[in-house]
Amino acid sequence: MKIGNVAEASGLSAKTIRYYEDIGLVQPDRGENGYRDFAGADVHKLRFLARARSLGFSIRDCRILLSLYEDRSRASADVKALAEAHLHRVDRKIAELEGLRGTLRHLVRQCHGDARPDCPILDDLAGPKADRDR
Amino acid sequence: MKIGNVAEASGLSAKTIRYYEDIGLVQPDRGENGYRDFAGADVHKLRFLARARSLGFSIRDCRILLSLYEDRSRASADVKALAEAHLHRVDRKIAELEGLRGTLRHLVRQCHGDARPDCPILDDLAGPKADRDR
DNA sequence: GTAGGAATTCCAGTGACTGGAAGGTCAAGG
DNA sequence: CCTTGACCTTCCAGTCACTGGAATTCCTAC
Repeated sequence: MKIGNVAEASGLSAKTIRYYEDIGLVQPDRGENGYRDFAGADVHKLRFLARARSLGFSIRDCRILLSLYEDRSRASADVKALAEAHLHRVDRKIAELEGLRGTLRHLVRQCHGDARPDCPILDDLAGPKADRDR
Repeated sequence: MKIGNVAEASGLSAKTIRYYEDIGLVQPDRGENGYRDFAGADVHKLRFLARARSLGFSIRDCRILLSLYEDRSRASADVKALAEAHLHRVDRKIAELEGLRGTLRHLVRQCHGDARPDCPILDDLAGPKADRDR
């Protein structure tokens, strides 16, 4: 199977698949013409990677997930621990962004947004101006 | 004012401040010894940048915000538009992460997480396995 | 004179791709 | 046989916003 078909089948771009080969995630054969020749197992692996990446797992995590996937004797607890750690990262990121959002919303609401030059958003960014207004 | 003090005053690292000079965000003078010599306005600018960055604005946006800040005749609408665009990006990012979180939570909950090898998380990542179980 | 702390420059690496150039391969159509 | 166009190859550079580290110089204190 050539890279274009694999791309279509996996949802990854050909560029990305070549990159994944570069970093050792897949090892397709090569045909006589030098073209990559992907086996069914490679396609399966790439679909696995696409799904894991879409869930936000890092490449490093994906590597571990793949090795756990291929290890028939792994404990599901190992997988769960990885997923939970990732879930916590996502939780923290959401909390951080929600903090930002609150501040941004507040600032946007404060700003009248017309042609006048005074702007509470810039005033906030500039910080407390102790030497003004008095 | 030397870079170490500016770092302390602005909350940015010395490395970051040098980087900001590199990309043209500040232009401190130089003393006879070659050391950077920051004016009060520079420190103010760097504090502005630190705040804007902490709100998640990109460097590109920061550049625009700074120029708006320094343009006494700007319309607050321009600032507001920038902030709103950023707010929408944050909104979208949060929504995306919440989607991820939902899926991850579900998977983590499904997984018993013990010493046994079968794992719903890996099964999900592997996708529909049409050639099994029948 | 020597030790330390702080400053300088420059180079490389991060993560996970993405874009683009320059060139090789293959099947179909004229 | 030749061209066209779609596909494949490699390699280099760029993204974003820093961060780490090496090698060197400067200033101050003891």
